[in-house]
Amino acid sequence: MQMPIDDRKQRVLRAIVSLYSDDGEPVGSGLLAEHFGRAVSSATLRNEMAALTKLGLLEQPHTSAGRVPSAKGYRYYIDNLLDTSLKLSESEKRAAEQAFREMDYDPERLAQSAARALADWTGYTVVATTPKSEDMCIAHFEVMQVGRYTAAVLAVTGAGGVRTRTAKLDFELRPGDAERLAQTLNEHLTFRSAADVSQPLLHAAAEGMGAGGAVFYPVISAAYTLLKEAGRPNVYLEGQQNVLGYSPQEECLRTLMEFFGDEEAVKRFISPKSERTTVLLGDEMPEYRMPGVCILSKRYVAGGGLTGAIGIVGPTRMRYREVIPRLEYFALLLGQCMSGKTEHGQRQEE
Amino acid sequence: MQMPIDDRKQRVLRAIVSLYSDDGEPVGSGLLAEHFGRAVSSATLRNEMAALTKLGLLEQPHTSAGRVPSAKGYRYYIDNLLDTSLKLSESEKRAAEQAFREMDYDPERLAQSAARALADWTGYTVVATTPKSEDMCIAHFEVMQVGRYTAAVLAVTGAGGVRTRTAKLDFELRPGDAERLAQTLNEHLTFRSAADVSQPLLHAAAEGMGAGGAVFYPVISAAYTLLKEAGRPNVYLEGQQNVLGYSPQEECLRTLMEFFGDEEAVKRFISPKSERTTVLLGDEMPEYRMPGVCILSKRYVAGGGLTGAIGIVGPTRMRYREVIPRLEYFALLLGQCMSGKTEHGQRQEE
DNA sequence: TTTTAGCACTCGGGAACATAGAGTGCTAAA
DNA sequence: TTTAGCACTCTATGTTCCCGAGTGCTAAAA
Repeated sequence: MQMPIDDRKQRVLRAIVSLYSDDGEPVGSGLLAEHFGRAVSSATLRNEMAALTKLGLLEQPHTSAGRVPSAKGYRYYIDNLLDTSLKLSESEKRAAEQAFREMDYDPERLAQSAARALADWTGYTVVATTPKSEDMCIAHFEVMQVGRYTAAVLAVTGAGGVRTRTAKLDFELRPGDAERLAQTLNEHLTFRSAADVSQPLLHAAAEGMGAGGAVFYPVISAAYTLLKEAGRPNVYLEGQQNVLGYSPQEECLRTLMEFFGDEEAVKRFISPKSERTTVLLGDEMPEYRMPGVCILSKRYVAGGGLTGAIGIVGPTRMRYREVIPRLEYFALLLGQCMSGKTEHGQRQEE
Repeated sequence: MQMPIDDRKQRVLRAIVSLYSDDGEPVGSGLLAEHFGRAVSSATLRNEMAALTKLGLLEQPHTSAGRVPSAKGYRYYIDNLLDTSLKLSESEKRAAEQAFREMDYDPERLAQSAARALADWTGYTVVATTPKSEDMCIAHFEVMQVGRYTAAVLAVTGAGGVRTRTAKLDFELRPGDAERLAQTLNEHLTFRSAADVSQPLLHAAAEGMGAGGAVFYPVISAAYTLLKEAGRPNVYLEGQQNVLGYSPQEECLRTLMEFFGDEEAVKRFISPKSERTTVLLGDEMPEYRMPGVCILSKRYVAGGGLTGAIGIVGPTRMRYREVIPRLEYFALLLGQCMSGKTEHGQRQEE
């Protein structure tokens, strides 16, 4: 995949990416010469640009327009020309830390708040998932009566998150029922992954609830659903209103909105394959082709094998040098807050 | 506000609203005559239309275009010409019931699922709030250890909803701590509205936790926050991607997206002032002026003084006669499911 | 061999203009 | 009170023309 491009061509490509990201106008040879301080003439640059176009790294909207980086050009830029050791300024770091300090500690809320803060900061759309691990299980169940016929089944996942599901029974609950149900669930269903739980096991649990266990089936079912969903991260999407600011054209906007509506797809594309920040171009997405759009994503690590992801959806012509460090710092802080490593106080409201 | 409009003018206005809702094109006198089966000539209708225009109920995009109902015209139509006893067909009712049967019972999830189902059904954007009552209080607290230093505080609201908040402590929790904390919270903070809870009371609760109560302050704080937020309904917004299908123009789209991003405003405008279905026109909204957009909202009643709201955001030129019955039936079913009046089974997954 | 000046060429976008058609308001007759 | 008839208005569409930006190519310069 490495392409033999001489040094000057690289500088030209980098310059075009930079100039294009400024105002979204195709870059002509004149402007480019200006950018290089007229050290070379526009004619020379025209030759270089023609060569880059032949290589497929640049393209022309039409004959008499300037050049625009192609998808392939962006890919090359991102893979080869982008400085990966980008750092955030101290003041920006402090601002981010301050934003996190004001968030609630709960993992669900934290993911959502972080997504919103990053969306506000960047002006793009941000997705964050709650953390999960490969073999997520339930550490503890609790059952609470929430109505005469209804019981809430609560589960604490290995990640420290709490999830709820409500079960409706055919008869009135009596005092003590909730405790007994919780105890049975804790005996049979904790510290097991969903795959380990068989139908007979569920039956055994139902039996353990006594009084003709079948009547408690809704509770078992709720608990089992919680277990199955424990490993499924929740997705929070914030800053959807920002699309209008960066979406290139009508057609793409439509696809983008549909993409946002498809939670599974969002989750899939935001989950990073590698440790590093991943940049996915909209042209490269099979199901949702969105030229002009890109998705940055970064894994965050919350300790104990728990990982989540946070990603930014924005224009291909975004200022990567500024946005990537922000994303990475947010991922770092998110991981730290989730694993409780930081001095992360409760929000003091009043 | 009653306007003296003779019978034929009413029929003309109704016809124009109907024809305009079909394809969004301004309605001319010719088309209108056709619609009336040529019982009257286009010239007569032109006179009527001119009169309605003078009354401000119709407007012309430009001289040689047809007429379009003005905001005032729509207001008149909705208040005076819309049959309020619109009913859904049996098959549509059954489809709606089926959709509800597949939803989870939990109030939060139920609100969200209902919003999504209605959004899919209508092709517009739907907002649903979780139910609340005026003096919402907490029926029961529970505390669960979710990490070495962290405890989840759970609260069951009077509505039967479960909410969570996580507290981080400065020291390691010991076995039995959680139970003691829960007991103290239940003693001091249940069945009280947020207004009844004073600072001294919180101190008393902290004392009740023993061992120099102050160290448990994060737990108290979390519980107090839950109490304060118990009466605050959550808002679920679904079908945001549908905006492109009904938003009239670029400018309005922008306002609409900003509106969707402002959760408080959405909540405010969706909360109905009356028992009946409310229709709010985008032109009538002070903060977010959105000509061409309207918001339908309907209260739902979940029993025990609990009310929530469900609303549809769509184009002013929507088919009210079809959409309103759907909204009302959804509100009815939502209330029934929340109050547990129906045979609402748990979802059987496998 | 590489760079540059010069120049003809291409193409998009805007202005100016013409035209067709939809729909109106008005008048006068039914 | 209704209607036919007609002049009028305004938009949308298409055509032509032209400007300017930017290119590719060629030939001279470095």
